[in-house]
Amino acid sequence: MPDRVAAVEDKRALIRGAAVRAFAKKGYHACRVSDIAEEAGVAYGLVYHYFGSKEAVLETVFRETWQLMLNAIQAVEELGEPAPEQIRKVAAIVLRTWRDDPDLVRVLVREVTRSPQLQNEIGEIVLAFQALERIIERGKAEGSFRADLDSRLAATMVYGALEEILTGWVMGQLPDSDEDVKAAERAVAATFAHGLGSVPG
Amino acid sequence: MPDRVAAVEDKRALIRGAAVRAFAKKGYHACRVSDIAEEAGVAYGLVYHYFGSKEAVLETVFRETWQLMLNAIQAVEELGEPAPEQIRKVAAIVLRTWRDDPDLVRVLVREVTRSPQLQNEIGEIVLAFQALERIIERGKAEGSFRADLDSRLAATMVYGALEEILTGWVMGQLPDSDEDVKAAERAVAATFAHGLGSVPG
Amino acid sequence: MPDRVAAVEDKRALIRGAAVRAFAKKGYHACRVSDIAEEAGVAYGLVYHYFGSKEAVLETVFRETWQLMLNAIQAVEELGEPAPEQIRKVAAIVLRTWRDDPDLVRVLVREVTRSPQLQNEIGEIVLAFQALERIIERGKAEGSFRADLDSRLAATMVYGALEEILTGWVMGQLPDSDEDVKAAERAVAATFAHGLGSVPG
Amino acid sequence: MPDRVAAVEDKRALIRGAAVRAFAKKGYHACRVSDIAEEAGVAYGLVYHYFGSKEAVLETVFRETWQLMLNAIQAVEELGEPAPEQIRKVAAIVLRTWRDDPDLVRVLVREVTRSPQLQNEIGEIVLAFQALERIIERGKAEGSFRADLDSRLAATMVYGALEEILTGWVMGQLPDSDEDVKAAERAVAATFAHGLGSVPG
DNA sequence: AATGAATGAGTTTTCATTCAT
DNA sequence: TATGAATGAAAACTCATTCAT
Repeated sequence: MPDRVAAVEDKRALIRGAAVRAFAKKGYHACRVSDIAEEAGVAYGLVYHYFGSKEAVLETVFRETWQLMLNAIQAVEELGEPAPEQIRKVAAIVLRTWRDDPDLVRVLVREVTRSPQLQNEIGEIVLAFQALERIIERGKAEGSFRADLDSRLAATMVYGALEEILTGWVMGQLPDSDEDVKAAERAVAATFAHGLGSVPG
Repeated sequence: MPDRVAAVEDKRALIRGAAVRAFAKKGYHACRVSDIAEEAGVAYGLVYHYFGSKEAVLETVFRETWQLMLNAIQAVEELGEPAPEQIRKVAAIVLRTWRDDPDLVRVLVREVTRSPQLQNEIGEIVLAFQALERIIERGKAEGSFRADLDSRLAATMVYGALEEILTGWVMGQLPDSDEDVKAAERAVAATFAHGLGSVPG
Repeated sequence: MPDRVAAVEDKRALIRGAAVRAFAKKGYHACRVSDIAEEAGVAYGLVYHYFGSKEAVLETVFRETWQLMLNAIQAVEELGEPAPEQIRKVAAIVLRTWRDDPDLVRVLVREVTRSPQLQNEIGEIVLAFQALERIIERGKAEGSFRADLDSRLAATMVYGALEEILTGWVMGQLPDSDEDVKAAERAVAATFAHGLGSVPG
Repeated sequence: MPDRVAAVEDKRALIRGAAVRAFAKKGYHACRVSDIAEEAGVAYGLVYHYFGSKEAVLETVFRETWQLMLNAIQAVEELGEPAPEQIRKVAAIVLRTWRDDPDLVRVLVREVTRSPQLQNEIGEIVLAFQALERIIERGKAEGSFRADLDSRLAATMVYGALEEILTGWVMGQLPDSDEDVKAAERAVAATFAHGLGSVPG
């Protein structure tokens, strides 16, 4: 029986993974259900068997992976380090995910952030944003960041900077070697440590 | 004769404007060509007469908007002011577009992801990016920005921050009164003036 | 499983046959995909499922018919009979197709002109032509045909004569009773046996 | 005034010539009215001004040029030479037209012969066929051709052979130098002189 | 669980033709 | 004469989804 369940999960995961690759390749809208099935090497009826609809596949991809990202960010928060260091670690998590699974990042970045439906239906994305906001808020409290800073706006800028770097990698417009990934991490950390900092130049 | 040409351009612009409103209202995907035509008050055949396809309408909107953006940014470049001030002015141009034409920004923000290649295909976007890069490069030369800064990466962060702020407004997650727009402009200017700055804290 | 495959082939053949009837009735141009589907008693989506496009249906009809023709002609070649007799048999094959499937011939004759490239794209037609050329070539070798004959040109004349007779039948300008078909076969055989012959008058 | 009429005729002829080239390039069906206009360098409204419809353009092309062919064939008849010689001269006329205006031949051969509407509407095409038939009939009377020959069928074969040679040239499958054209003429003449001849082998 | 044949609503797209200028 | 903007009927085509096997 457990084998049975495991087998089922395997096939589900197989299709989910194929969907990530297919969405990454052509974009969600341009991607037909049959493209997902073909990528997975199964008949497209099976996609419906496991996920019910094309949109549900995307939502599942998002929900199941964004949660991991969220957990990582919250773990950073709990260490209680200075805000700039926390920003650096968040940048590291987000950017290094690229190394681990570029296709996944491509989908998360491109499709999910801008989908009105997903935005509303899924609380997780808001939670990640709020975590970032809390970090900045605490930075202001501890004196690392300017007191007059609008935390929401600052979180938006940090998120945007990270997303655009990922996009640059996805689109092949930025170099993305291991060294480049680390350099990007340092650049983000430095820019916002000073850019949001309380005692600038 | 000039009247004739002008009339043609008017009608083209009429349809393009209608398309922006229609796309903003329902999204590109859910928007039928007949919706555009109806919004413009013309037969849908005319949309094909002027643009050739539904996708070409969207591409035109992107291309022509970015051309304006590009012109504005290049005008800023030519003033020869200090790099941080140039960044501030670019931010102002980009962000104030939201005030001037929210529907347009809504479409630009929501539909960038439509075609992964779209962004590369539209040379104007690339050129605008390069202008930003040049500004940062000049900032390094004049000593405003750190000499060890990766200009491409820095331009990416600035661009990302601006885009994400626009996204926040589009998605209704950031306040967007006139005052908020100005505050955002100042925040971006300050963050990157210091964040990229050569004599940080 | 073989049943499954066979069933699929049956359905495909069903639609192809319906297409031949529909094209013969109204002509390719005036024939809508839904006419084909209606003739076959299926939804028109199924035409796309099996053939991809309306034009592909026509191309398939051409290709598969010429494949049969080609096989028959090659079978004639392999008997190793004298060239004039081979010509006679080829004429019989081609002309009797009119009796066997007038709709098919009607479509082949009327729609050859549809796409100028069509004929070159369908390799089977080229191969059939080459078989005819080989027969004539062999006729020269065995002394049945004039040694100074241009085989390509001769094959062209034979092919043209056959096609024009079919056209005459299709257009209703030549009588086409069983007896007429046999007479035509004899006329072609005699004309080219003597016309290409090595010891004329 | 004569200038006025001449100018009108010039423009008409310009469009007709452009239509021939356009039809030759893409085939009648695939050819849009705007393609004709573009080829002529005029607005497509003008095509309607002079011809009324797309089909009327084709019919005009046919009528005005086929008449020339017909006159030439009838002139051959009137010389009263032996039938085989008349066949040779008809072949010469038809085939040499290729040299003079390949595009025109391409259109006549490909489009007109097989168009059911044109076939019915235009008597000239039948007249040419009948002239060929009369020549063969006379050949039987004078003893050049077999008495048991079906003249209609024989005319069909001759016509088909000529048409297919033209098609071969049009499609680039037969060499078409001046020398090849003459060789083809001789081949047709010889083949049918002997092939239809009264004292074969 | 797995397949892919079958459906058809809903689009996009074509293009001959009209007609105001 | 000449233009090409404007029309819209008519058709091709897409593809998510259902369901019998």
